Amino acid sequence: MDGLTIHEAAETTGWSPRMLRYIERVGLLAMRRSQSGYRLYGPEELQRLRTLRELLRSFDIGLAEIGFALRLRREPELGSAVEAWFETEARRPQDVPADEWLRWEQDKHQALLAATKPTPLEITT
Amino acid sequence: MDGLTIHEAAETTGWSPRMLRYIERVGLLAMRRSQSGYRLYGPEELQRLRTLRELLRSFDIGLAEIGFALRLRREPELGSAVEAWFETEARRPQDVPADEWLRWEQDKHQALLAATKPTPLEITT
DNA sequence: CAAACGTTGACACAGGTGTGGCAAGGTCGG
DNA sequence: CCGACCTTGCCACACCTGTGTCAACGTTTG
Repeated sequence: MDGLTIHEAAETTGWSPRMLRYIERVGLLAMRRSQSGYRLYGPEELQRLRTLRELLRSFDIGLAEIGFALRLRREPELGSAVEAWFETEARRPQDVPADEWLRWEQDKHQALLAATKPTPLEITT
Repeated sequence: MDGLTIHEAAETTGWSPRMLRYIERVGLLAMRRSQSGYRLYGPEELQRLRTLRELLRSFDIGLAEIGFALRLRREPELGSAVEAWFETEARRPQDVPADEWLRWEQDKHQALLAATKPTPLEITT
């Protein structure tokens, strides 16, 4: 049996066994299992767990935020849409002649809508 | 008085007045105010609010996630640290000779620690 | 085999999110 | 000036996050 058990892993990573299961439950880490279903923690997992802990602590964030960051990098449309929304903020109406920015705002919105609906009905039969 | 009042804005954006205040409270949008303190909504704000609504709806996310995305782009160290953590996952131990990846794991960790502590004691007197 | 440990599931509880509603008090428009 | 609307608090409530604990049941090991 290569790999530490959950209690051993808990001790060397600073998480509680409870939280190690929770981290897995929320989809951040999928642990290897023994044939009988026991979680097995190897050096890489241990290191990742320590790093994760430090990451959460030093920026005061939660597992949910890491989960969202994961979604951001896995769903490009989501990333683009969020970026688009922020970009809109960056550009202020003073930058453009009064009657231009309204159209520009509208265009931004169009772009975003396009991004949120990646393939509307393109089923490619 | 240029700009709609909160109830008018609510009607044209689909948010409730309650939520418009809440959105401001959590730091996503800082509304202009009239001299007496009334929130004023111009066309750009209205459009941004509609877009935001669509964004949350179509990806089923909350204001908190947008807030975190904002943090990600405002705090580069946070972004790097999260990226570093994900990168570690990308590289699997099969890719490297068994006794190399342990050192590599450790190096990754070092890099991350460096990122989380931008200027340890470098006060540049 | 019995003790120690693992697994999942449930109850619990504090704090955050997303809403609504109500109160007390200031503002605006006719 | 009065009614309609705005502002900020506070109460409320449901659901999610992060933890702990305990139960019921399977596994490993001395």
